[in-house]
Amino acid sequence: MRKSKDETARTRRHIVDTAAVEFRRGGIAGTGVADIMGAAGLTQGGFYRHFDSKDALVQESLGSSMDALRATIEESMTGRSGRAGVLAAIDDYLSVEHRDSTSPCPFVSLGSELAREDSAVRDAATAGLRRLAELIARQLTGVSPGAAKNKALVIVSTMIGAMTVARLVPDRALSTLILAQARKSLAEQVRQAAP
Amino acid sequence: MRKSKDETARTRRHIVDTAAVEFRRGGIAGTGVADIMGAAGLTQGGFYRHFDSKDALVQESLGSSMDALRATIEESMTGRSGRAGVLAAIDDYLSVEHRDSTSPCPFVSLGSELAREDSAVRDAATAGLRRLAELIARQLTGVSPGAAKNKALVIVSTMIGAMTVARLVPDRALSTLILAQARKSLAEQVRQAAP
DNA sequence: TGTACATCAGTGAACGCGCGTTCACTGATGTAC
DNA sequence: TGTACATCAGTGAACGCGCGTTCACTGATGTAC
Repeated sequence: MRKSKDETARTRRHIVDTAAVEFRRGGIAGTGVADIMGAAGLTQGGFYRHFDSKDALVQESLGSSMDALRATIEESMTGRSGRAGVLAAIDDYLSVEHRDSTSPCPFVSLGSELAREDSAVRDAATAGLRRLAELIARQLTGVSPGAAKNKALVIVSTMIGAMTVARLVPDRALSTLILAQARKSLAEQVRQAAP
Repeated sequence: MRKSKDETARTRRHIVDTAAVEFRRGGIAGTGVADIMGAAGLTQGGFYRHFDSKDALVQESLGSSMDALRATIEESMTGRSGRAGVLAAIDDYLSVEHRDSTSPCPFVSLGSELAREDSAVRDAATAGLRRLAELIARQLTGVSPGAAKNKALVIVSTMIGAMTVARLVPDRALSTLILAQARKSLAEQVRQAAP
């Protein structure tokens, strides 16, 4: 049953992308290798032809999740220049639809678990965080790059915190209120950020 | 080896409090019943004299964690009236010491895992969140109670988000910068909140 | 109040189960000539 | 280019291990008279 090099590479990418979604859905500890391989349409025995361990997959899949998140944010921003792009990204990120989906944001779906992973995984997460902050900082026009970066870190932290809380609160009214208030507060901060 | 009613009740509380710390340290999925009983100085066999299941303990221990967090926040606020109390609570919560400790805040240490727990657990978390927000809202003087509550929800979300991110970033400089920027931004928001 | 028995907190070992990982096997792909 | 053999992606079953949970047992506490 040997497969061609192309197909092998495609299978590998498919496993990584499937794992990214499954880990975000069920958590790292809560998602088994067999679950992932099953979701990818394969059997678990073949897993170790592609990866040394579950940990190796965790690390690679985090990269995939970060790419997915960045793509989502960039999509929200396309066609809007400067601060309007940031406002659109905030509105999409802090939307009820995002809350009720399998979040593309690993900081939300895996945040507390990531803090317990080894530094290779956490470094991958940090790289993703930096890129996110840069994406936002770039559009915070009218302030110095340093000030924009600092402001972007706060905006990203607030987005992650509000979505984390909104997702664990079962009371829909409160959860939706949290999202709305965070959007409102961030919108003010984006508009007012020291010129 | 039967123990007196008093001692039994004390043992039970001890297990709950120990579990609260252990779950926050190692996560819910990552901490076993035997780990907790061992940390409490007992053997795992006795666990089911006190609790129906690990899940039942998770729920009770979350209450203990929430009490610990509230006590921490109240301690930061004591002796400071109005907004000064909120500023002190923010500074203590977003401190490097808090980041480097076993956080008393279950939203930070268990955030993404809590979103996957059953509604009994999530209701307990929500009750704790409401009490936290009220604690802060009460000290946001000069605005309507509704506006204070809304502002408090954003403040709490930002605190949780910044600490979640700061704890998973291995780069100390970036991690500390995130905390500092969040403190600065929240301080401005607390001082400026519409009068 | 004192005595005899029932209760049950805690121990230590065992249970079944699911996990990450390994392995023998299959057969299509890659490679050497 | 064609052929013969080596490689290895994927399967399905098995492995050891740690988990949540159960259980027989012990002996101090609680209770009934």
